[in-house]
Amino acid sequence: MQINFIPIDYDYFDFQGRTYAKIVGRTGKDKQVCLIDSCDIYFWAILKPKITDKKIKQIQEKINKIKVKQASRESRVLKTELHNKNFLGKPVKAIKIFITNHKDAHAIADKLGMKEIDKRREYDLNFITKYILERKLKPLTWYNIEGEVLANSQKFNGIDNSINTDLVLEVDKIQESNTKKDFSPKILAYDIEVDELEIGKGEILMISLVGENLKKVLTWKKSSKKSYVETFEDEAEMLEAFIKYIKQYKPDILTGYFSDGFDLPYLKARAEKNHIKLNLGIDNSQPRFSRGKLLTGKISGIIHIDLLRFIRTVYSQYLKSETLSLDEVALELLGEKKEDFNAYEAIKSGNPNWEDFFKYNLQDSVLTHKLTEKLWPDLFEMVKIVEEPLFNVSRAGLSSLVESFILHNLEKYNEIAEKRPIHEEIGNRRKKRSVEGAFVLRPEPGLFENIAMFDFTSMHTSIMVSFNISKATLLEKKQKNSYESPELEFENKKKKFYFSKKQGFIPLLLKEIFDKRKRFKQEYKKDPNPITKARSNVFKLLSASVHGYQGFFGARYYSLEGAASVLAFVRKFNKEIIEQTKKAGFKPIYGDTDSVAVQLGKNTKKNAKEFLKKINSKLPGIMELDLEDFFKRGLWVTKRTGGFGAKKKYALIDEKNKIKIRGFETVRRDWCNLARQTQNQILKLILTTGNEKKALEYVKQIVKQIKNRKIPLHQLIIKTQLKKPISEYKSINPHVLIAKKMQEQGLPVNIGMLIEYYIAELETTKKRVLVRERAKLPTEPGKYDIKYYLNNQILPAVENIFQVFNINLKEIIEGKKQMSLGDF
DNA sequence: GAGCTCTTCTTACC
DNA sequence: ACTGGTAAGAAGAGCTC
Repeated sequence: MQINFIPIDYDYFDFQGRTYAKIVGRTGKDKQVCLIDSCDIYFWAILKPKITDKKIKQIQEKINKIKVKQASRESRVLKTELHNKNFLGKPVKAIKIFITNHKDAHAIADKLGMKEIDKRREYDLNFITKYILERKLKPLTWYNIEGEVLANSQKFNGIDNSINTDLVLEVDKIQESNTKKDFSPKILAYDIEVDELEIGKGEILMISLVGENLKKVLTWKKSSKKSYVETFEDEAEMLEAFIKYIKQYKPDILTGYFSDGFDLPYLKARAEKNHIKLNLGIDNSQPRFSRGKLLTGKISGIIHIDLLRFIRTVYSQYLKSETLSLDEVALELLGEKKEDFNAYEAIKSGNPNWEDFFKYNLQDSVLTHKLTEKLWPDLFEMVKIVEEPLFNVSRAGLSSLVESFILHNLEKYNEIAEKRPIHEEIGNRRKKRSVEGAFVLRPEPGLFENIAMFDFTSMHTSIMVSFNISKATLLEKKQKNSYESPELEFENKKKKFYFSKKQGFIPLLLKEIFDKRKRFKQEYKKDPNPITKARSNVFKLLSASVHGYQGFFGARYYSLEGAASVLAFVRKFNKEIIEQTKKAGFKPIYGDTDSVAVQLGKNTKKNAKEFLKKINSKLPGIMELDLEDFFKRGLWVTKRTGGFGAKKKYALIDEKNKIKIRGFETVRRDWCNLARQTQNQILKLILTTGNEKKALEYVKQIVKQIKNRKIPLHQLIIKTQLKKPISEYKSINPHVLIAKKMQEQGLPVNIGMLIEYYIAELETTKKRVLVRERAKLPTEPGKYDIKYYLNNQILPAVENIFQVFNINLKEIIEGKKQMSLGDF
């Protein structure tokens, strides 16, 4: 039988001691299909140089006899082959060792103690990755599959009887299809509401399910007039209905928001309590949880996506939201709000408004469903580009995305994959002192006009490509005709590193990323749509992560020497460009890592563009300096401590009057809204008018309002994130004390939560009172502390802005002096 | 307990 | 533990006198 097929979920199983892949996907006619397939399972023994053919034969014979007894199976070597391969860019002879069971690769590799064997590799790749590489059955790509239908077959212990797909097929032939068909997955979103947040401790009150033609709230608490609410006898019945609906709907994707850490484990726990099998899997298996630092829930045959995890690693950098709560993210990306309903209060009251509660529960799934659809192009493109299954990609960190991209592209270079560092190696790497980073030019404080901002295109990546920097191209010592890093400090010594001029495979891959980043950015500009945007973003992300990957202790292709060299080049080129701008008659104001802001001075915009052209004709390799934009005005301020310019803080206004604020309190979520909004307003007034007059009036107004207690409390709330368990804090800052207080009051306190408080006046005779002693929960009654908000929020936020105009705001606020230098 | 420096902590930038 | 380094700035900890 031949079918059209798109792989979605990958899994594997053991049968008679061998490993088989089980791939669930869809046909062109939208049937759900499960493929059973096998692939060669092997790893590599890389030989030392100059081993005779005779010796190699002997070694192969020895290896051929290796057997390993594990718990319930015996694993053995099937055969061996000798190949010419590359390892870290160098040609090697390597023995390809075929084995019966993937799980025993490590155990067999451990038996290869022969002194002629230099290294053993690829026994640590996971089976799914190997399978995709071996059979070239890439996720979310259309194929023509030929195979034998398994129907009531005795094969694989009658596996087809236990798998609930329309078809189970044992694969014969795989061929990539050249039809460019679209694929829209069936997405089902879910969300639960409970009466006790600790996993499994309370009961599940209701579950909402939202798909394309499905909107349900399942509950056992109360009947409802709403058509989408279905009421059951008890929690157990509700859970069974939940399972039934999922099985009926047959989603490709089951999606939740924080569902890895909450909804799915809770459902599992409650199902156990009620003696129900949560058999959501396509083979009736229950969700499996793996424990990393984060709990991860996998359902066989259905991709379980915890959208929060994808948003956190991949998408959060494009968001303005201050938290990644469903509420905020949905508002930003969809323009839709959650239902205005306090679930926690509702539960605590014991007598909630159930109709509102149902509506709220449904809305959460509606939003999760919409968000998943909205981010589908991003998920899809990422999967296509790194060639790992959706389940993994949706949870992967930046380093593993980069690494997957590398691993799936090694074949072009005939490369054997480097091993993953083991525990001890990770420890050693982490102990190393970090390498010196980028250069930041200290700005001259002031308000400047006619500014141009230049920046390098993907600077770190372009340096790695241009100077062939990678683990594999690093030379042990200086060689004729090699790339040489600038002098740098490494392990407390002055050093230079050298890199071969023979193109390495990693720099070549990075060039591919760099080129595509540029190409897809152009494509997006020409034709802005979700697909081109997603593609552009994936390469932007990969490009921005490769340097960090190289310096990451968990990386297979880790090279601290490489990372140090890249950064030395980054410093060198930024400083050089700053010098060049001076020579060309610009006045550099500020620069950070890959950028420099200059005053045009006597130069015109045309001169600026010519300057770029000239620079680019001289920059090495693929390095490129770009014009970020021209700005009408820009403001830099002094540090609060020390009378010189503050780095990483500036505000610019472009020619379309669009304001860009970096680093200022305005963009920091741990300042109260009043301070942030006041500062924002002042920056806006100064940048648009070019002087401080209106801004000063504005600030005086605000000060007056504070003094007259006219400011509503919500403007004064300070939010600080709790980053670790309360007991681990050495320093009890206000937010830690408030968190403690909340815990004592029985309020939910979780790591990662934003703790909210305000500073109130305290009746005391003590002269010195700590801030934390005055901190109160927003629900606690109290009078806000006028002095605190003036001196610790408003003043620090605006003081150094006015200092640029020689105005001493402190004196004005305190009313000691109405006139200052600026008034003359 | 005032005044100081150092450390801890959070959140930004690139 | 899950990309890296640089930086600002608040508030507490801990010291001296």
